[in-house]
Amino acid sequence: MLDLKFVRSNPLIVEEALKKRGIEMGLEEFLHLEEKRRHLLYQVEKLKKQRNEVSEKIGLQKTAGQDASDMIEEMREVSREIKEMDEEIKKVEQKLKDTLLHIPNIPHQTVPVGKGEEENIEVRRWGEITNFDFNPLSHWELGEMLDILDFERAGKVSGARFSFSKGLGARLERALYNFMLDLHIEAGYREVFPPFLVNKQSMTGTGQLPKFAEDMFKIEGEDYYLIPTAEVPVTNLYRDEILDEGELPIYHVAYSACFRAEAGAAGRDTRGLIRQHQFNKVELVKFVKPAVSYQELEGLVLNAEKVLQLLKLPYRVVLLCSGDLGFSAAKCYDLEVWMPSSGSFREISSCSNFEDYQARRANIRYRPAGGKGKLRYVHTLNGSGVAVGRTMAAILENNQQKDGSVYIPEVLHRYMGGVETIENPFS
RNA sequence: GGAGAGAUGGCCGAGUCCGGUUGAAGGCGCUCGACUCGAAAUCGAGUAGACCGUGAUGAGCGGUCUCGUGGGUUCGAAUCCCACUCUCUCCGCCA
Repeated sequence: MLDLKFVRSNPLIVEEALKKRGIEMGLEEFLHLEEKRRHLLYQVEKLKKQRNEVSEKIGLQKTAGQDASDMIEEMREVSREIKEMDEEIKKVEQKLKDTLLHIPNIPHQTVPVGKGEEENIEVRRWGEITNFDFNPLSHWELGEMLDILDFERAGKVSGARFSFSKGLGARLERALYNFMLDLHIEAGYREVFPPFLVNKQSMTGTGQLPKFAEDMFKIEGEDYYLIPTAEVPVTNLYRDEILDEGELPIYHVAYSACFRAEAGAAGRDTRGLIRQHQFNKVELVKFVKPAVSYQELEGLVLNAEKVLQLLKLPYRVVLLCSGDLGFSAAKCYDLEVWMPSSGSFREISSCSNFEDYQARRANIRYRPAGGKGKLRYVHTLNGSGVAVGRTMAAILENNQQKDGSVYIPEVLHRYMGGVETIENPFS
């Protein structure tokens, strides 16, 4: 959420930023309401001051044994007025807050202005696009042939967009997130294992709610939502807390299953592991001081890239343009891995700096060293390090061989009990 | 799920029965100063946040609100009443 005072004093900047995201939104009504709020507040506070003063006098008179019924009578009326105004103010504040919660973050100056995906900017590439001297299969074809993925039975047991991984497939998946966790722990991230269900306030803290309710699963009759990413529980770890400057930066890495309704994705990526209702992901989350958040973002991207480099998967780094930028993010890089079945790069990680946008929603602040000075909001960042299901798909497709077998990247061998290849039983 | 106890400032902890200089005693921690070659110990001072107004979107000053959350009673609520949330103890159930 943006700072109310900032919006109030810089409405043109905010409107301009919204325009860059392709949102036409006038703030006139908002500003009007805000003015009303301040006016009412001023009036009611004057009355409250009067009430406080007179009530103190009443107390003094009463303890002195004198009558104060005329003052009490007078204050009864004042209190009634205060009550009415308080109710009015509450309504106005609620409206203002609702609006604020629906305003996305302001893109950073370094974010290119653009309408959508097509206008993202490729920053760099790593590795060679895989070439085959045979007709390569898709990962779902490979997975079924090798009996390590089962989409059909998952359809029976759960429904569309679910899968079983089996045998060496299940082991590969486990190897992948263990490898990722170990790698990031070594890079200085502290491992946390989060709850997969969180409450509404946490979802609001990171920005999924109130605007994107249809994107996620909710437990009926309970205040529990299935997390769409570990970003939600891990960022909310420090919600409503005041950290010491000395504790910053805080780096966390978390494995979690992720759950997404994919409501708007009907007909897209219906086959395979690319777009599932449930998938595994290792997530990186940072809490840092504002001055260093952009250099921390670059570092975060490198941490995510390292995963793909060690797995020897070709990828590129893309800087998202304003129109493709996530709601809460100020700047975001996507990592896109080469996917032979589609002959294109597909998103496998998304690394964002949210500046103080989430911190303000979730009320995460820090106390500058020395104990003096005002509290400040931290900057939060997160990025996939990386999406496990898509990584598995990428390995299957990029590492397939003519006989249908798939070789396992070397760094995973020790996680696979020495298995180096998933053999094709039919060859 | 049943029974009971509790939730106060960065932390611990009084106050709640009997509503009125209690934004809140005391302690710890932290900051600054004194002492010291330096440190410890000791002594002194300071030490919540949000919002509104003023001011330069600073310091300062004035004000309002906040003692788990929300509502109620009252001229006035940490203190009384109601609902909810969470924590702890015991019992039951359970991976």
